[in-house]
Amino acid sequence: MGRSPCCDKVGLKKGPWTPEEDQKLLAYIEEHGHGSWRALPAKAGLERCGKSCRLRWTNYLRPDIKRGKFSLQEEQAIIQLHALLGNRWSAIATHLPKRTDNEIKNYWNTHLKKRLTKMGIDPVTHKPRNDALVSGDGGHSKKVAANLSHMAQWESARLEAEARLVRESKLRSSQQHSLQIPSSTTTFPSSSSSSSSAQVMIKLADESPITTTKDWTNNEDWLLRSNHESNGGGGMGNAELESPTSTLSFSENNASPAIIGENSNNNVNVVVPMIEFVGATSGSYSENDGIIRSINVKEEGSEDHHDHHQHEWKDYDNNSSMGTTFNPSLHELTMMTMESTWGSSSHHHQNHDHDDESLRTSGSNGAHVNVGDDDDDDAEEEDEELGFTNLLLNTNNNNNPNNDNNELSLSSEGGGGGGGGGGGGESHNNDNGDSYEDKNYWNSILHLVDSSPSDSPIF
DNA sequence: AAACATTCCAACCGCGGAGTA
DNA sequence: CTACTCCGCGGTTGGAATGTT
Repeated sequence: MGRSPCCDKVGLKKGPWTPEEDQKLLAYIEEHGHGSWRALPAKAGLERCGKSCRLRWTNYLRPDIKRGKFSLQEEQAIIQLHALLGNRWSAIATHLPKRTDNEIKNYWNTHLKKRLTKMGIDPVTHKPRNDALVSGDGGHSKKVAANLSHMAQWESARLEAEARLVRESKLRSSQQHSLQIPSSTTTFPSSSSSSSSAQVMIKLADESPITTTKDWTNNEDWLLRSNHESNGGGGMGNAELESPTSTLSFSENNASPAIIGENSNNNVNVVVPMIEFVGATSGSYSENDGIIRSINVKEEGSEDHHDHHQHEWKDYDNNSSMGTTFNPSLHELTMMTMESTWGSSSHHHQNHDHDDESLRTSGSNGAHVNVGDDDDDDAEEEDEELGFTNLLLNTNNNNNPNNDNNELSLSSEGGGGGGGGGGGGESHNNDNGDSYEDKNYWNSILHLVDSSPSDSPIF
């Protein structure tokens, strides 16, 4: 409710901090902790408001802040997390533990946003922009769009998984469910959304003319239908969307952990974000690669429901300790999407085979995405742009060090070399829905969100 | 070398949630 | 239930630094 009286009081200094002020603040906090920020300035002998002190501390003086240039891995993390979380800088910052939200925000606004825009990607929606799709530039934009279509594709994957989530929850079976990935194909005459990316899934359903061809059994078309119907009604307020929208609004603190399980083939059935209305969950994960395998759901009202907020978490990273602070809901989302996407080729209803596994665990054959520890700082400097586009598009030959045309690499012309452009751009991507590009893109996200902020080997 | 443009980022502003009396 | 404070967050700004003409 009430707003802080703020710092308009006379006598309080504003503007840049002097070294003396910094020293005072540091000394005080080191000795006493910050305590009440409001009371701090007087105690520390500073003529500043508490807010200003807090800001100075959290954004600059805090000892655990990493300053300086963002690494490629950090860039990737920001972009990918932004795609998932939108402008929730503090949430993003939790995954880049030594960076402040302010710094990330600044970096996004000054660097990454422009870069995405330049690439024809709407930095808000992380989808190819319409103008890029329709501009008459001799097909270049078309290629770009085609190559970027995976961005939209994973939005679709999210939608589908989301829809499944709700559907399953609505079934309210008291038995454990073993959910399976539907196969699907999706086309993307996607429009941009004005929503923040954190709401992309919802808004995408609201606004995007996405056509989804689904073969999931009994899949009512509720998602698309309801969303289109709700267009005039104020976005996501539609009751029919209550579950997915509210659930997947990335309420990080409230979201229950991902549901983990494993089938006999070590293959993923599905991963669905756990939501409060669903109830308790149980499961396990693979010891081998730390990948969530499947999901068990116990409905609310079953014998375990009293415990449905207290899932025991196993860290997916074998090297990490329990109870790390990575974001479950984000992880869930990522997994959900990954599996939905990867599992979308036609053979994936029941028996996923080795392909998924090999692709998921490393993405190491061919396509190359740096998401792990990478000491190659020099290359990082040189490949800043390229690395980014590689991450996004991950063209087939992106190990080629000569592929240094950012725009072109983005459009696969480096890899496709003209003729391959069209094919590489358009044909390889959406048709079967499980291209390497997508997998590696998601793999990278998974790694990012899997890594606990404190333990991350990346940063 | 000067003028101008652009980039960068620390800091500010205002809002809203949480907690509490 | 209301009113209030505190705090954190995201958006924005202003000026220094850097680049370009």
